[in-house]
Amino acid sequence: MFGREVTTLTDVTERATLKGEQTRELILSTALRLFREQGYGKTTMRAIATEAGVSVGNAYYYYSSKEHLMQAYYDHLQDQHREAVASILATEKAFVPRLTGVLRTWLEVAAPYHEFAGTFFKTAAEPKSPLSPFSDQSRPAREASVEIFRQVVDGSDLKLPADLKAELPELLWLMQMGIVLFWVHDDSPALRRTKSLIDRSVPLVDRLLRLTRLPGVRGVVNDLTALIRTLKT
Amino acid sequence: MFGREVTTLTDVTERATLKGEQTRELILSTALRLFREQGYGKTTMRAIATEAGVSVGNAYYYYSSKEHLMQAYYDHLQDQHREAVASILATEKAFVPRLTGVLRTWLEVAAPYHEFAGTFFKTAAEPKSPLSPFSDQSRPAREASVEIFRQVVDGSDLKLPADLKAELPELLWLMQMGIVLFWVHDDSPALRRTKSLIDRSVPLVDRLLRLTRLPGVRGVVNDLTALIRTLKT
DNA sequence: CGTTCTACTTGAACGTGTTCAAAAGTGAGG
DNA sequence: CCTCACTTTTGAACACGTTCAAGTAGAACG
Repeated sequence: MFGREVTTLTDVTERATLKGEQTRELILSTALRLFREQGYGKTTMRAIATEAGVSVGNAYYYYSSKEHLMQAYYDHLQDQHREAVASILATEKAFVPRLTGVLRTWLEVAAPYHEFAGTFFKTAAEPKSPLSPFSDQSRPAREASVEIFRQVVDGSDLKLPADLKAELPELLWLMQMGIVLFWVHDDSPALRRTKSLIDRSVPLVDRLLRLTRLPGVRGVVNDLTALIRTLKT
Repeated sequence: MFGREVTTLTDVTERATLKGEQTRELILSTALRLFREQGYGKTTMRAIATEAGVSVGNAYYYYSSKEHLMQAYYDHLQDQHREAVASILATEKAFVPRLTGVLRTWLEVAAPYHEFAGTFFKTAAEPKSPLSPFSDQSRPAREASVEIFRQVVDGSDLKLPADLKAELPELLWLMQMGIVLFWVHDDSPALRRTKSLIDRSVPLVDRLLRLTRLPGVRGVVNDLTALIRTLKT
């Protein structure tokens, strides 16, 4: 159902029984509902188990920690975003509205979870955590996310030197991380500030990218992409 | 002793008794030692209390949570950085080595704590946490940090338009946040990767700043500073 | 049908951060 | 020296994430 299979303590085999799968999803959906209703911090594992009609231990049989339940939510959100973005990618070809649309769609999809998103980022910030956006374990989710931005770039009217074009999707992903960071801290009504950030920063990015044609700018950009490539390995 | 006074549950009056101050510092120094020796996660409040020869409750009388003990450490680190950086600011006037020196000094000062810095960032990432670098409560520490970068800019040979020069210290602070984020995830020997990031990104920033003289670039920069000013309020 | 193997489920118990009512100290005023 | 109000200190108790030894259920095999 959700994008990434969350690995459990016992490394469940691929062909789990039907009943097991049902229990797994029952626990997950109950957890997500309680997270939404009362926030992550106030939702206890005991409450999730009771509400789902199972024992605490059973919840841990399927999800090795409370954080993994949140991870499952994040995967869920990613999938929703991917779906919601398809129509924009299919129709809108101009770079600025194309990127703006993708970013604002994320905002819409994630809106219901804004309140406890802080908790997610809290655990995601820890380097050792599998939830960290930079960790090995979240690589599939990260690559799926970068892939969206690759489509944004490739399907747009942008004309760019090949090396920059190759790095751009990951840079845009990084930009989105920054926006999410801003979003998490944004408590303005209707997320006005984050929306404003998106609407104003995207044209700026666009203009910056077009500037790379200037000879003086070109050198700096080359060094920048070289630096990024070095650091990635 | 340390930069910021950590507020306690009972909002201790300014003139606390001598004995009280001693207990407070005993608890803090014991905590920091144990954090260093065994990491943040493995250090229990009970262990801190026992090692300091007081009761658990007493530790909570002075520091309202385990995180606040970490906050106290962070203030300590900031002060150390400020001191360590003074000689560079006094002597080195060229922008690139001046900024590089400040950033690398931070790395040196923070090195002993690299291992449990992840935990600090974990809690710092939560928006509601007073430890968040964007929170009101950490404003004094943040401003002190930005102030260092203001000195870096003002005392250097950089020639810049006034509006950009005014925003630059905060941008450099943001840059440092990014470097710290990288550092937290960096497990290369002797922090080679983070050092490389500093040594290569600073000249890049320098070149970028000098590019602002180009007419085409100037407009983008103006919009960028305008955007930042908007978002700050 | 009985046996056995595996997937699943249970809930008591543990460790740790945190709270709090009560005890112990401290010192100024009488 | 006593009293009273204050700060400081105590440690038992609580809540919650997590673990684990023990149990149940159902399928596969003889």
